[in-house]
Order: sequence, then C-alpha cells, then structure tokens
Amino acid sequence: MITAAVEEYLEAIYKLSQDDGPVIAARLAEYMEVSAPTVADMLRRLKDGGLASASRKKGVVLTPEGERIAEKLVRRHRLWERFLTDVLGFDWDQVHEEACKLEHAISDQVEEKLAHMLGDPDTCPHGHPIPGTKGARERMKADRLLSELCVGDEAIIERVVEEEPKLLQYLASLGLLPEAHVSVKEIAPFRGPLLVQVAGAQYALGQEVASKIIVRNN
Amino acid sequence: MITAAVEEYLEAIYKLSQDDGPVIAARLAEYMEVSAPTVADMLRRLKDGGLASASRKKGVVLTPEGERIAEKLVRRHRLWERFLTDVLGFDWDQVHEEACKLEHAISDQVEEKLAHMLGDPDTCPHGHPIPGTKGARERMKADRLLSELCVGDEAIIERVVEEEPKLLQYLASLGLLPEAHVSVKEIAPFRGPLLVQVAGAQYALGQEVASKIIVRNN
DNA sequence: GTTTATGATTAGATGAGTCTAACTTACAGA
DNA sequence: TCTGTAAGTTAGACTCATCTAATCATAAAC
Repeated sequence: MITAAVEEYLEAIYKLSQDDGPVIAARLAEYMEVSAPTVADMLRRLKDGGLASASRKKGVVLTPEGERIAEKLVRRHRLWERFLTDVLGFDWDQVHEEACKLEHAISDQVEEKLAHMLGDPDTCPHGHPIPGTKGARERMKADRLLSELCVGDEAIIERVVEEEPKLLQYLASLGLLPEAHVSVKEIAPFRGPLLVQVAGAQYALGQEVASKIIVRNN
Repeated sequence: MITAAVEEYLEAIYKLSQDDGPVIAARLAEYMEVSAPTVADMLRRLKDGGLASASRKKGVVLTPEGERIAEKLVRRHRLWERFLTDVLGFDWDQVHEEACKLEHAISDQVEEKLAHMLGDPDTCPHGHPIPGTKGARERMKADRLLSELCVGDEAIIERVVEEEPKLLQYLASLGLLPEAHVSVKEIAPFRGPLLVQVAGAQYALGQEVASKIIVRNN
C-alpha cells in the first residue's frame, strides 16, 4: 500500500538522486529527519513493494514504478505551489510546506484540471521545472551556480534550490527571483562574498547563499 | 495528536449528531464502515484527548474543542467542494470524495485565502451551509423534506443530503439542484412516487429520493 | 420470566511507522 | 597493519488504527 510516508520517501530519494553520487541510507535519514533503522525498515518495505532497491555499491535506486510515482508527486507539489502563489496570493517562501501536504491529497483528475486552470505552467515559483511538461528534463541540465560565475559575468536566475522561508524571504527582498538579471561586480578573495548587481542595486552575497542559486546564460 | 483518522471521526460524530437522537457507537461504526471495537478504541482516544465523551444514555457527545475542530473540517470540506466545482469545473457528484482528502491537508492560512478567493460562499454545491459564515446555523433549522410536501405545494430546493455520485448525477439530469423551483403535481397513494414539476418538465420521484431533498418555502 | 436481538467490551493479533541501544561491517589514514 | 569513524543491521519497544472472536449487558418480545 502506498501510504503518505511511502510517498515522502520516494520523493526524497528522487530529489537526492538528482545530486551527484549514490543515494545512501544515511543521507536519506538526515533528509527525512528520522533514525537509521527507520530508513532501513522503510527501504525494506519499498523493496517488497517493488518501488526501490538498495545495495552497498549503488546505494538506493528507484525502480521505474518508484520513479513514476515520485515524479507524479513532484509534479503535484509544484502545481500546488503555483496555485498557492498565483491564485491564492501567497509569498514564495510559504508555499513549500503547504504543498507538501496537498500533494498527497489529490487524484489524477484534480491534478489534470488544476494544471489546466493554471495554464499548464512549466515551473514552480522557485524556478524548478514541473515534470510532465515538455523540456522539463533538459532544463535540469547545463546549470551553473551563481557562486561559480566570474567578475563581469551576467546571467539570468533559473531557480533557487532551497526551501527555508527565511532565506527565500531574504532573496525576494533583494529581487533575486527566477528570471531576474544579475551581474557579478566583484568577488572578495578567499571565497568571500560576491558583489552582485540586480535591478540597478548592488548587494554582497555570501558564497553559501550564492551556491543555492542556479543561473543560465544571458 | 490529531491524526487524519481522529479528524474523520470528529466529523462523522458532528454530522450524525445533526440527526435526531443520540449518536451511538454502533451508528458511528456503520457510518465509518469499521468494526465496533475499532470505534470503541477511537472513542477512548477521543476521550483521552478531551475531544468527546461517551455514555450509555447520552451517547457520543463532542466537547466544545471537538466540535470546534469538526466544524472547521466541515468548513474546509465545503470550501474545497466549491473550489472543485466553481474553479476547476468538476460536476457536483464528484467533489465529495476529493474534498474528503483535501480537507485534512490545509492550514488556517490556506483556508482563509481559499474562502476569500471563492468570494466567501455561504453554501457548498449541494446547498449545505458553510460553518463560519453568518446565518449558517439558522439555515439548518426549519427544514422540510420534499417528500413531506402536499399536492399543490411549491418550494425551492435548499440542499441535498446525499453524497452518492449516481444519485447526484440523476438529480442534476432532472435539474433538481439547489435554488431550483419545484411544485408537487400528484402523489401516488400508499406512499408512492411524487410527480414533481421543475423547469417546465414533470418527473416521477420515489419517496426515497424525495426524502433526500430539503426544501424551503417559495 | 426466559429468550432473543442489539449494543458494548475484552482479549489477542496485525501492519505501519517510529524510536533507542547495541552490534557488525567497511574503509581510510596514520 | 591497526584503529577509528561512518554506515548499516539486529533486537526490542511503543503508538495508532485496524481486525476477529468471544463475552457481557440491556432492553424488547413473546
């Protein structure tokens, strides 16, 4: 049976597998904020259900069925985020948590009508592509971090890989939102902060923060 | 902890308590489609949590806190039903089941913005008042069943107390929706079917069906 | 006034999802 | 090669929500 907990794990594995390297149980435990035996139990259930496999060398890998479910959940999550910002008027920092609950509570029919009502959007408010739309896959590639740019580089913000409301509020207050044009004016030595220009104003951004922002070429 | 299951029971008790007589565990078990011991277990948990009490003579009674939560859930359920019909374009027979899932998945903030976006509606698509709107309480009183009308009586459909999709589809196909004007042309003897006129056409309605329709004076 | 139907309770079981504590395995660095 | 750290596993426990089977209580019917 595919419970809400199972869905959460599938989604977590899916997200972690988009980073480099294999997904190991210990990372999953950290991400889900549960203990190691809890993850081991769940991995056994996922394996029994044909949704994932785990081995010492390859780590945790979703089966095609597991991946299908995970992608559906990510799609629903991001559609709800769009709904919450575009239709209900929420700020982008508040929608992740709400969407986490809503994504488990809808049928295929609601998903379809919701997407249509929103105009079949390509991305969520944070710039992440919505699975099921054309080009969602390609848009995940060829990404560069803002923190990797050089002085003089110009770019457009593609997406922000962070859900922490405080950080998102901060970025919004500087105008650092998807589709914003940014240029790097200075970089302090020893991996110090970047001086970036956005919408005419300049701000000093820590490396930590800049590494959460993915940009594309201008 | 208020789990989704606890919420479902509170809602069920709330709804059953609007019928006549005390709410007994056996009725609750039927309504929830679970066994008697399951209900007994849950009632113990509700009692421990200060949400309900149960006695032999008074049956199951919600505490003020239990009633507050139940009303909130009913409100959310009906707001989602309105959203599903008015915004997403679902038919009224499909929305109950979907709303059952969505009602557990939102915060106060989403509830508030959703209500506002919908124009703070007074009723759900089936005509039931939405708690939290003015007059929601009064509208529950002074109700008459369509099946209790006499030949020659005219009335306006107030609400339909049934969730079964098949029946709702049937009623919609005849135009028997909230706010429709109906008049009783004939009643067959021995509690036989009613011949009702709605929007110029006449239909024979079984007593069973007519007793699910609540009307108000013209 | 005993029988019967209905309702409630007790006892024991199950699966999901979580925990802590303790143990094992594997690898990397001194 | 030894050893320490990180990762994984085993064992035992707990809560929630459900079940079946059996028993108990009450009230109605004959």
